[in-house]
Amino acid sequence: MANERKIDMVILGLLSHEPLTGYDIKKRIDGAIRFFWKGSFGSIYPALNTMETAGLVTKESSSESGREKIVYAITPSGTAALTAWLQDSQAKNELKYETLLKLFFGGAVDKQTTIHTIEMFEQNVRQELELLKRYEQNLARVLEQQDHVYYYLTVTFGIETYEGYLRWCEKAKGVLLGNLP
Amino acid sequence: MANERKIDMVILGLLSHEPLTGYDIKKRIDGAIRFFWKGSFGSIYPALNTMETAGLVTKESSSESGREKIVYAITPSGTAALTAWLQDSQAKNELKYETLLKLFFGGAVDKQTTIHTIEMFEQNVRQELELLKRYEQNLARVLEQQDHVYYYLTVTFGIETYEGYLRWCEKAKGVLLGNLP
DNA sequence: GTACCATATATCAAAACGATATATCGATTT
DNA sequence: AAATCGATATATCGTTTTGATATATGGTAC
Repeated sequence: MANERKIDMVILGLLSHEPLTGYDIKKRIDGAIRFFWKGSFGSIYPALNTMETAGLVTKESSSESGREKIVYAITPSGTAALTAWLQDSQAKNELKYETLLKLFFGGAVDKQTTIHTIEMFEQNVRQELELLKRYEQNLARVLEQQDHVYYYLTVTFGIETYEGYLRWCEKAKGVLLGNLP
Repeated sequence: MANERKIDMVILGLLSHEPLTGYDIKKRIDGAIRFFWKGSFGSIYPALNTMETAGLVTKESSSESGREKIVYAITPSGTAALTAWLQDSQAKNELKYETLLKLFFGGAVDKQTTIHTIEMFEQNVRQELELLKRYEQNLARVLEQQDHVYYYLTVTFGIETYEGYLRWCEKAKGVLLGNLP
C-alpha cells in the first residue's frame, strides 16, 4: 500500500489507450493534461524503466524505420495497477499558486505592484480560457463517443474555474483600489 | 536571476511580519497559506540554515524560558530579496489535482467509480468552503486595517474557485449519468 | 548543403515531500 | 506523586519531481 508514484499512473493511463514512446508521453502530458498535472523527462524515463522491470509495461522496441525508438505497451499487471488506483476514491488535490503567495505578502510592496501581478495572472488565465473553450466546442460535437466524455469533463472543469478566476481578478483589483466590498 | 527557492520567499514573507521559529513557520503555512501553498520541515529547516549563512535571516537564539528554541528574524538583505521577488510580476501557477487525473482516465473503470471519486472531491470542497466563508466573515469586519486586505483577497479567491468546483461537480455527475449538455 | 527544428533518450543537481527520530514542556489523568 | 499524552521544537533521510542540459538523428525549408 505504499504511496504509488503518481507519474506511474499517468503513464499507465496513457498507455491504456495506445502504445507510446517516452517522448510521446511527454507530448500528451503537455497537451490536455497540463491543465491539471505535469511530468518531465526526468521522471518519465526512469519511471518507464522501473515499471518495465516490475512488469507493468513492456518494451515493443521498434527500430523498423531507422530511428532509435522504444515503444512501450501496458501489460495485464499494469492494467491491474491502474484500475486499483482509479478505484481508490481518495485523491490529493493541490494548488500551488505563486500569484496568491505574492498577493498574501503584498503588504511589503506598494499596491500598484500587487495589482500588476494580478493583471499578469488575469492575462494568462484569459489566454488559457480561450484555448479551453475551443477544446470544449470541438469535444461537444463528438460527445457521443464514450471516451471523449472524460476529456470533456476535465475541460469544463478548467473553464468553470478559470471563469471564477477572472471574476475574482475584477473584484480583487477593485478592493485594492479602495472599493471595499 | 537564478531560480529562487520558493520556500525561501514564503519564510521571508512570514518573517517580514514578526520573528518566528521553524516550528512557528510550519504552523503558519499549515494555516491560511495551505490553500495555495505548502511546506514541510524537510524544506523549512534546511532553508533557514542556508539563509542564515547567506545573511538573509539572523538567529535570535532565545533560551530564556528553558526550552531550546531558535527564533529567526529577517535582515535588510532578506527584505531586499523578498521585495525583489514581489516586484517580479511573473508567477508560476500550478494545479495538481489527482481527482482530475482519475477522471481523465475514467474510461478504464465503470462510471459509478468515477462518480464516487467526484463525490469525495465534492465533500472535501464543501468542508473547506465552509471554513473559508467563516474566515471571510471575520476578515470583512477588520478590513480597514491595511494588512488584512491581502489575507482577505486570498480567502475570496478560494471561495470563488471552490464555488466553481461545486457547480462543476453537479454538471459532471449529470453528464456521467447520461444527461448530455 | 546546411541550417534549423522536431524527434528521441538519458542523466544530473537542486528542490520538495513525507515520514521518522529525538526530546522537552505542560496539562490531564490515575 | 507518577504516568500519560499531546503540543512544541529541531533535525535528518530516502524518494520523487523538477528543470536544465547533453547527445544525436530525421525531416524540411532555403
